Amino acid sequence: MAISSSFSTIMDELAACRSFSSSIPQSPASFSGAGGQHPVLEFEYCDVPEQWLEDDDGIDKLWDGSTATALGNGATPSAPAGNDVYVSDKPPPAPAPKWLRGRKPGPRTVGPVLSHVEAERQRRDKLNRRFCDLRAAVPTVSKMDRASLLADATAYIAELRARAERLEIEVKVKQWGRWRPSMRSWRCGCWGSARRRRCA
Amino acid sequence: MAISSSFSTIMDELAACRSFSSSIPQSPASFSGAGGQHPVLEFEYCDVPEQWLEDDDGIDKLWDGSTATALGNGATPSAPAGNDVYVSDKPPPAPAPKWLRGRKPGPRTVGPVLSHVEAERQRRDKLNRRFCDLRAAVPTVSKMDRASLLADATAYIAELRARAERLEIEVKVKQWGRWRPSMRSWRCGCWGSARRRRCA
DNA sequence: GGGAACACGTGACAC
DNA sequence: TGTGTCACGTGTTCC
Repeated sequence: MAISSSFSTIMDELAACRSFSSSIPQSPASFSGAGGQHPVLEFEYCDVPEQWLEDDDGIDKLWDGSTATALGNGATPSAPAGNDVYVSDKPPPAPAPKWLRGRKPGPRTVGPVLSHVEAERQRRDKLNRRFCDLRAAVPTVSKMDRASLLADATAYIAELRARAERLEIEVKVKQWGRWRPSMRSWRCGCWGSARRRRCA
Repeated sequence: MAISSSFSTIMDELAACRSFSSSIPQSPASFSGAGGQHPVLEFEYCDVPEQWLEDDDGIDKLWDGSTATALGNGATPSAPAGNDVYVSDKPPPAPAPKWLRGRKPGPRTVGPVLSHVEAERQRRDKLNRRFCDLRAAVPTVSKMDRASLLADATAYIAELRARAERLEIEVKVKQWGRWRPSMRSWRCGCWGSARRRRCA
């Protein structure tokens, strides 16, 4: 995906990032923070967790497909008693794959609150895609967790701004030397020297 | 807060951002996405929601302080039946302030899952502070929601990189012209022209 | 075992 | 009204 500098259309354009992972439903990377001991798989674009890349239907495929053994526990049927899984009448669930972290989504049943659940799910997916895009845009990502990614992105922005500013000054200094061709021994690298000459 | 370009210490340094909001426990900004019709308050650093700025104790102050009327409903006492608030035996809660969005934190009771709750709360706060820092680092934030912020940050990084790359080429072209003082009519601004001359 | 991190469903709110 | 967003507590997994 080519990173565009257009601000008005970036939101739609960035969604193309998710298409990279639709071909690898198997063996996604776990989203383990701080440690990163999981094998980094051969993602084409950025080695981010699978949840960051899948679109809304991709998660369904991820959970309902070959990894369907992870389903069946929890069983939050969309309406009341959604999260009170503290009760111990749950059957022992089948061992989920190690790369699946967090609560498992319940079966997609119809209900009055399903639209809300689905909307929230899509919002989470969109946020994950945005994280994926940011992860791809920041080359200096120390750790894989979100907080570190945000911190690295902030630091990278500051570094880029400082670098661009320095280069701009450098270009301006050189261009100023060009604007006065009568000056014989103009300086390029030293900004202070050129400035003193300009002020003189 | 001055944005540092040091990558190793940025995570600790960025945490200083939260100290700006500790003096304004009243009238925080609501975190409304896409609309942003709320009055933008006079934050000293960045006009982000209060939850993005408060540290871990700040939320306690925010909820337990003068806005304590918002407490008492929900009443998730930390252990079982935490989220099954669909049951209608709740008393009508006092009207919460309009700038308090989302589920209200229950009273801080001791329990076996309290540490988990507190850890998750601190994790959310840390993430919010990172969002605040990123929001402050990106000057072109179109909307206030997180997804837009991430998209804008990604686009801004791409723009900064392109700008820095262009400037670097420009500087190199100028420096290359300087490295060959025998060339009489060297060009500064046009990269293609200088390149053709270099390849000639 | 416990800390860390994420996903999930849900309540509340804004528009 | 419906849609979008966020905070919250919780379940789950990994180290």
